[in-house]
Amino acid sequence: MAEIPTLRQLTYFIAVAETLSFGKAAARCCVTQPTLSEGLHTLETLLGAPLFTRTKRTVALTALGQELVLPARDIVLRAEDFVQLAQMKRAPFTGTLRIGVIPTIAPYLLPALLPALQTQFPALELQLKEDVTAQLLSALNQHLLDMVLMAFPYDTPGNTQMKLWSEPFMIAMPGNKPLREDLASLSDLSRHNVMLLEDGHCLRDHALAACRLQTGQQRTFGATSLATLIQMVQHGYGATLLPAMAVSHQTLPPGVMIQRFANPQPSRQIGLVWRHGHPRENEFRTLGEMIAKMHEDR
Amino acid sequence: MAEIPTLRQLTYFIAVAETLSFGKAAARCCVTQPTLSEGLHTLETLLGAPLFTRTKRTVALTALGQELVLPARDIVLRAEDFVQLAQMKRAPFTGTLRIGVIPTIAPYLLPALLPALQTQFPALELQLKEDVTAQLLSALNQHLLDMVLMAFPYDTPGNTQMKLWSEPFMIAMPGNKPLREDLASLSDLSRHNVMLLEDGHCLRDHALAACRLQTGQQRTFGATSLATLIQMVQHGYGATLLPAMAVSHQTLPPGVMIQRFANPQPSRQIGLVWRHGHPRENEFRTLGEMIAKMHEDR
DNA sequence: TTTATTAATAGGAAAATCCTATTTAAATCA
DNA sequence: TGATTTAAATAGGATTTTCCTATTAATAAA
Repeated sequence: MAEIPTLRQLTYFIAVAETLSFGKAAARCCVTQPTLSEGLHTLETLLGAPLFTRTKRTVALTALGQELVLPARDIVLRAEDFVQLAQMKRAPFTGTLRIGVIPTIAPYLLPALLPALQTQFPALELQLKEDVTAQLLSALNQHLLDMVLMAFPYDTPGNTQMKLWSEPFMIAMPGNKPLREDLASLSDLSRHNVMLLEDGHCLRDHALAACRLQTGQQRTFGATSLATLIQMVQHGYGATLLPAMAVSHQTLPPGVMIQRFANPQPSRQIGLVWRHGHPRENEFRTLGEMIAKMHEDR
Repeated sequence: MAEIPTLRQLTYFIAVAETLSFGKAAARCCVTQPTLSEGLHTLETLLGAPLFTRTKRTVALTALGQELVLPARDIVLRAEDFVQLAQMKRAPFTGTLRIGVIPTIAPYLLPALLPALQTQFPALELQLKEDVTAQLLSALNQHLLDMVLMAFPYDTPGNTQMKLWSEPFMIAMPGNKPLREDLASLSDLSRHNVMLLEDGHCLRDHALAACRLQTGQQRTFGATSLATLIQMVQHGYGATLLPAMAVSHQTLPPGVMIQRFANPQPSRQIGLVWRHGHPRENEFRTLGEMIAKMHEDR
């Protein structure tokens, strides 16, 4: 039987590799610095070569350390997955599920979704995090989240996508009645001063792409939420593109008029993303089907 | 930070799952039975559910245990690989390499190969195991071997094949001169009583396939080595098919005559096999190239 | 030069791992 | 049926590992 390292040692190794500081790494691992120091030392002894070059002041990975970080992380993450897998097999839809949701979905979908999920799976504790897609995917790949509810198209290498439904964009413009009967074409947009969310929101990119707009063509205003954008439309600053969700779930204020696009309607897709081979993959698919069904029955 | 199991605990789990006995598993893990018993208990407590059903007399996996054996084994094997990977990166071609070789290759190739490897890589310790292909591949997939030197075609799911060279078969028959000048065709074989190795040797199957012989067409004699077969040819019992290796590296006794086949010559391939993603994959390829080169220069 | 920061070391406490000895329960055998 | 054998659980204690606090050593910054 071969001599193998401890998961603890590997955890220390990863923490130092990521923080490049024994002190910070120790704090992250919830141990003191000497403890971590010694743990790493025994690991290096086991491997027969140093993983770091210490110069009393700074820490850097050796070539060997560099090559071993990813394999080490892989092992530790699999061990964490193992517990989740057991939990899932033992009792599906129990325990904690950490879900990330983007800001242009969260306020419209969650109010209906959360109570429904609580009813269906009372033993499932949901931890929600709202942020822009890039941040959520980063957290997902660091195993800080289990699943992300987001909009597509979006490249998510190493992850599994589950598209749930397609959501058309609509124009919100100043006007006296809530819904304009005639249908807009993409070229109609040029007649408006189109305002969008600030950079980083995928809705901005999706709207630009779906409506084939140029980046410089509209003024951003650095709007941080759809609610703000709608306020600005109401006050006559211009028009904006809203996803169907925001139109149907929010009582639009007077002075804002909605116009649909003629087919083919520009749209984004709503869906889920999780890490390939996540132990709770089966649950995620079921949840996805539930969410899609709920949206269909809305 | 999530609570994760110990590699030790996972090792215990795997051992019991494979032996279905706490005692035997403890022996394999080099601990006493109570130690293993307690380790498993804490693992089951961590997971929140039993992995085994104990009936005081027999042990069986629960449904949960069944589902977790493979993931557990995967984690432990990766941890073992981690050490080998470090060893390899730190100092390639050092340490122990466990190689399996089939009996119809070993005696002809190893006498030249081993000294050459020792010269080239003095720090590399080779552990050799000679057995039939099925046994070697089984050991390979249990991580008891790192690499197998064998003959193809052979299906090796989950493993990487590296073909090195193609080796023609020749006929060995009773006769007064060592080499017959004219070339044989496959149909000439029917004029001989063809003897082959006993079942289990891939040479038997390869010769049958390459020469398009029927199974019942020849008498086996349960020969366990090529040397025995050659002896039988010498004593006039019939003919046999020999790989080129056996002809060139062994001084054939008087009374045995070799005849080559006309093109296309029936043949087998010699090559290496290792587990997909083995940490020392790079070394294996280099070794393979060395072996091929040595064979070419023979 | 002094101060602040960071990792290594020393020494001891706490926890875990592991052992021997024993108990318990079931299957086998007389 | 009762005795014996077999195999896992439990008890209690030794050993080892892990971890902590306190201190030292070394470097960079002030």
